[in-house]
Amino acid sequence: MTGAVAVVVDTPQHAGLGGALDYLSEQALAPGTLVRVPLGRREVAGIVWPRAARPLPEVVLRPIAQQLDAMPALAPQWLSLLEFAAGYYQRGLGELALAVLPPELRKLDAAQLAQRLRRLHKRLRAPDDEATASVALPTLNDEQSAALGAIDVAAGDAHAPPLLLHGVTGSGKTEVYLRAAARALERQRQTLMLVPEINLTPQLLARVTARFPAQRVVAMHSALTPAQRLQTWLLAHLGLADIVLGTRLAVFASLPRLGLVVVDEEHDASYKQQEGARYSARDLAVYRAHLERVPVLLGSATPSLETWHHVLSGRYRRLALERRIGGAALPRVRVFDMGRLPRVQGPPPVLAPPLLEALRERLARGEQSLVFLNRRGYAPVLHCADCGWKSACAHCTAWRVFHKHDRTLRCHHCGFTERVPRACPECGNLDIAPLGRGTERLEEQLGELLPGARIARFDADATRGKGNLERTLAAVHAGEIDVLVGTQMVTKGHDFRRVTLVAAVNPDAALFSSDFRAPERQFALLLQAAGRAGRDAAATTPSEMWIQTWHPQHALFAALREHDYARFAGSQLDERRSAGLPPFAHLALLRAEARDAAVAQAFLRAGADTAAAMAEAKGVMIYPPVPPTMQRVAGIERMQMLVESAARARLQRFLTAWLPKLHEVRATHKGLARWAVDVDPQAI
DNA sequence: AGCACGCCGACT
DNA sequence: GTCGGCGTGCTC
Repeated sequence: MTGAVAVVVDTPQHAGLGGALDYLSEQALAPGTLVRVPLGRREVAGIVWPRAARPLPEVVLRPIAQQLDAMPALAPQWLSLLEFAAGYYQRGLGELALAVLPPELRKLDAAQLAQRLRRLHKRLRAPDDEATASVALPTLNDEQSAALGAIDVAAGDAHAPPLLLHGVTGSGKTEVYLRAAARALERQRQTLMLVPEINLTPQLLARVTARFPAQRVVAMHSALTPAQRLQTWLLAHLGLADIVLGTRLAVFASLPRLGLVVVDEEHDASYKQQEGARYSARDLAVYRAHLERVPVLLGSATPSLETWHHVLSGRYRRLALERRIGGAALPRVRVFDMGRLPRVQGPPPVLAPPLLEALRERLARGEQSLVFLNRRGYAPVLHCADCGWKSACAHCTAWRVFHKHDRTLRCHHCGFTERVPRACPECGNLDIAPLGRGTERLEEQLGELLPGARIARFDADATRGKGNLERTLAAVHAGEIDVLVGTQMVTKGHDFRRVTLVAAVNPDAALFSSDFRAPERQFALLLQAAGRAGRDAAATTPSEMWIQTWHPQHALFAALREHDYARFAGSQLDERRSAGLPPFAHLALLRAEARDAAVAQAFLRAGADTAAAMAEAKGVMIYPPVPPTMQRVAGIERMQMLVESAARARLQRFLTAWLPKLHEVRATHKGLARWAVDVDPQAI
């Protein structure tokens, strides 16, 4: 007896084959079974999907080529998660479902998979059961105990709200994650722990592994080799991994025994995928936990405004950790008004004299300082004072950054690199000068201002190359560095015990950025930077965070001075409410790219025209096409169009109805390079 | 997206 | 005479 089964394969949605395809199978195949099916002239990987009530197509069905049943089928909840994600982010189901599997798995046939599984089981060492007793647990303070108690309650309540673990840096959030994971383990369940970047994974991985020597802990991130990625994925899918620690992609890991979801630094922008299917791993983690009826724990010192809004409205529950472990004090924040400096000819000094004095004091006492400037390179732009020439990139709407150490002008967007010209390319003037300051120049200037100080730089340039990052960190920890200059890279995760002063020398740009999330991000960054100071409770001198600003009255700094997240978030939410921005409005962007900006614009206009005739467009506002901040990258012009609605469901309904029409519109616009819908965009 | 077929220019 | 340019069209 032969019947039809639905199979999703990696066909882009514009191929006119929306949803699953139908194939013949001799046996009934369970949804979630991995198969290989003929598609045109090739054979591709597919996933058996629950059969929706829809008529069979008017073509002769072809039989399934192979079923990869050496491993268990993907769970119904996994299929539901993918179906939700594809629908919400407006991507093809097959495209997304196959894209989140390890690429290696898609290539294997049934025999190869069976062989891989045999080898995996053979190589598998049993976790060390003897080690369990030897792990000494730190004592929890009352805040941590209360948080853990709330997580326990949530684990027993299928309708428990998502939990925000709101704790200042150093308040022991990680310990709460570990205890919660231990509780999940007692219930024989797996823990999914998401982290923003691979950069952070080794440290946290080491800590988790040390805590659970008897359990299998695996890391999932994009730096794994294809073979490692497959192995890790299989361990999770077979239920053999107890804890999966990973970056945003790991939200799609197959976890048959999932019992707890943790999202560390939930406010971090890197949870939002910025190409292909533009999903938010944080939001999907919350949805997944809801689907599987397990607790979800969002951790942050500076929650996203979306999360905070949910806390205020009662949809999420806040668990507060307000004290630092060991009673270390939060650094005192000193906001220095640059306007108080005496007016002199030329540019203002790099460091205000009182800040320079504070740095010298730390130096004299043998303490470390961290100087934060979120701009790498020597200077953001090179400038000719005679004719006004600036080092623009030929392919992007951006300046090429001057890198002094190798005398290059580099575009940080497309990578276009040239030697620094000796004279102005426009007028031949020999006197072309760097404008502004990056970390490279700051390091040089600090060297002049602090003779004898041992200064190191920590940014994407200085840490490139194997071992450089580890070497710099080791030198800092060994006390061989007095002043560390760095970009936001220094603010993330690293525990510098001997730093007692952190200085942000130019934090003003974010105050007037066109990006509506810039203040929120800057506040998080500065608070996180402040958190690098004074982690050693035994230190005798109080630690300080210095802010050099021309706008000392700004609400961002006022809140920072008090370490008052709630006040800052409140003022930001008020602004968002009156501006009609998230979380009070729901947004999507239609993006278009073409060599010729007019082509991209015409496509967007035509898209808006079709929408105007649609009933579903009621309650949805479509704004005129505009160029994004980065108008041109690598020679391709970009345009975008904002779609907004007060109701998320309404926006969703509209997008779902609009997309097929956009595919039709696209066919009549030759020369369009790419287009995509970005739901819940990070920036507009 | 692949991967075909298909119909016109410079090479072994 | 063929190798190969990428334009159009199809895949359960």
